[in-house]
Amino acid sequence: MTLTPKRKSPNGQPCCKPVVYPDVEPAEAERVARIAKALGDPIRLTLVDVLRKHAGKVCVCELVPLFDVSQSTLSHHLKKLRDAGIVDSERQGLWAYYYVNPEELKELSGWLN
Amino acid sequence: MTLTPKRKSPNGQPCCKPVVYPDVEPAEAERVARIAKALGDPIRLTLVDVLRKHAGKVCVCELVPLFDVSQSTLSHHLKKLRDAGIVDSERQGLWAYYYVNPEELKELSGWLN
DNA sequence: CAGTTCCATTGATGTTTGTCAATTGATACG
DNA sequence: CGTATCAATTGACAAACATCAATGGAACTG
Repeated sequence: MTLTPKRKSPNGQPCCKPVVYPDVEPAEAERVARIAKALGDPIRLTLVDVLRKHAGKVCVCELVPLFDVSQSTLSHHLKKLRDAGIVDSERQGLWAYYYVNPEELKELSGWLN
Repeated sequence: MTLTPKRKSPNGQPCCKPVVYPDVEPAEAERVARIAKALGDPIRLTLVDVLRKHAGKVCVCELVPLFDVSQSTLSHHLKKLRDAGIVDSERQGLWAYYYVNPEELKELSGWLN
């Protein structure tokens, strides 16, 4: 998408050179912002960090004591990460195991680079 | 920082192998989450995208018409990006020019990679 | 000086968020 | 069965957020 700026100026002088802005696709902006937003909380960011560095799936009962919040709050954060597609989970009997889905993080780092 | 998980289990069986989690530093998590949060809105993400791709400083009067929100709303978003350290601004007479501070984005991409 | 332009700030409003305590649903154990 | 455990959900609440219209302040213009 390209957007041509509408310049205004008090005396007719342009405030900058006329430019066509190579804008990010709105749909991509939406996707990347959604991922960034999900990472925009220290607890969720740390969760993703732990899951990323731990190759494999991690039980929720291991994650809860790492933080100073209630179990329901942590479950809420995990849901946000799931909704954003950043993590996935798997039920095994009584336990739930979480792991990172690298694709979504790639979308963010792809935009950054 | 390293945190040792406290495992619980109904029958004494561990739900996973005992692991020491190499956790991100809380202060770093806070910083990175702050940056991600500031990018977690489509308008702000697009703003940063425009500023990044346009090498140089861009006048606010060029940015406002790119979006479907009021001038005061855009000013509010620019302030959030400034507060997060992602962009800086410069006043020149009547106009204000914004540009990206690459350091903060590096903090995020550094964590991602 | 009076009017105009740009941009930041203020105040108001409805929405979203982070948090907890309590509950529920599912599974396992004795 | 009945009880215990894990994790998700619900309901409640204060704080933060996105938005706009209106105002303010600074700097040009004539």
